[in-house]
Amino acid sequence: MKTIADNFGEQDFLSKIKGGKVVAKYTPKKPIFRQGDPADSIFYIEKGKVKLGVVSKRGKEAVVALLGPGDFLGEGALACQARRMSSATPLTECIIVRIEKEAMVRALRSDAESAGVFLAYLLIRNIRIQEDLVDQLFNSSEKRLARVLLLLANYGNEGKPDAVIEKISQETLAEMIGTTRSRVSHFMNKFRKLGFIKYNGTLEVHSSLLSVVLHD
Amino acid sequence: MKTIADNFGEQDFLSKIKGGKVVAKYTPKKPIFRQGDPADSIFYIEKGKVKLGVVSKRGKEAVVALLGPGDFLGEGALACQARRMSSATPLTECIIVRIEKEAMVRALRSDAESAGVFLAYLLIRNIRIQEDLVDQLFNSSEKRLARVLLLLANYGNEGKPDAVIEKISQETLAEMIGTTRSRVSHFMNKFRKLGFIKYNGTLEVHSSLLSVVLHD
DNA sequence: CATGAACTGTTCAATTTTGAACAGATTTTC
DNA sequence: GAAAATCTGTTCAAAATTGAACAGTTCATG
Repeated sequence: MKTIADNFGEQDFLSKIKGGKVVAKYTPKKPIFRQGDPADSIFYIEKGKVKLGVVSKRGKEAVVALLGPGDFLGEGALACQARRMSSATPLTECIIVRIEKEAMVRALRSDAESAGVFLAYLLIRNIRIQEDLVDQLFNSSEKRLARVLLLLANYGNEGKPDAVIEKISQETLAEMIGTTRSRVSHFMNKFRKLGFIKYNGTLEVHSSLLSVVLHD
Repeated sequence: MKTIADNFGEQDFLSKIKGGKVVAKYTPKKPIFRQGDPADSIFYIEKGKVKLGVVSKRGKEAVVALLGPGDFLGEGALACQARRMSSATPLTECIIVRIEKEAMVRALRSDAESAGVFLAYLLIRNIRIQEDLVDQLFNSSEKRLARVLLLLANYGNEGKPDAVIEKISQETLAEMIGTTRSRVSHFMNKFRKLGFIKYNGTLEVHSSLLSVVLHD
């Protein structure tokens, strides 16, 4: 099965962009950009994890995505969006490339290879968001939590069954699946009692957690 | 605010694709493709409305998107997806262009303009799905229903406040917002009693319905 | 190592949501 | 236009979810 990415190759996408590029380090909790900021650039994550969150009018918060190396942030700027629609906050120490919108547009226009790589990225991102939506439409909060844990476990872990996850608060998990913290606490303990996960500082997700997602 | 689409122009995207293209008429309820079918082509809607639905293991159904003129279907084929992840079903009589995957890839590779138009489309589609996800994470089913009705009303209606919608069953609405039909029926009547909508065959959405979505 | 801050486990009443049912209305189809 | 199929309004008990509270734990940092 050939994909766009295969056709174009994915080497040094960034090197094709000349000018308007800055690499920088970001520390946890200090926002890369905030909902409402002017959107004049896009970002590429070289290293680290970033939380994409949205705040509602009444102060409730939702996590839209967790992004990592190879992901872009703030692509909305390339479409008609003048302002950021979400806040991007590092969860770990990050190395991130900031690309001026103009430079990005120039690169996409002039270089078919870059355009292809970016297009492939968008397609995959699309699929991922759509899966999140379907999950939200179909499943109970218990299953949604199980799914998120499994996804986090396999995050950059290439299909290995079990995995250790860096600390992530129940509050954040609750925001990711659209429920309350007490609910998350409840299910986490249930999963633990059943031996699907372990945690006391680090969180270990066992592949047996799959049974929660899979079974009727 | 310049967008990619502005930079590239949007005229006759399709004419750039040579070969592997078939225009056809589709009738309501007869699927354009089904979840699980091999994904070897993508579609472009010239006219009509299409429902994108997903069926869960236990037969529950969810509507992922309603698409119309100018939208693409089955773009996942361009990424690594070998099979359709959803079913596409016309809600009205449709005119749709079927494009072989290979032809599409060729066009995107060789013609920067086409690539740009498609890229702009994907960005906007991305934003829309993300908004759906946020809506689902934040809002109660009452608000979600109100939002969907307003979106349907402005569908191709360019911001006009009030609008008439072709018939759409409560069942479908329920699938779109992830709830039960009895819930939808309940809210529809509530909205009607409050004068936000009217219906007896055709459905008329008044802009005052906005108050449901906006107010705390 | 003491203190405040942030996170977790747990409880519980109030509320929302589900799912199934049934009768009446409407639409389709033969 | 009669019969079948689909859609709507409504009800209701059972189940899931919320939101707020409070005590116990861990953390970090001065």
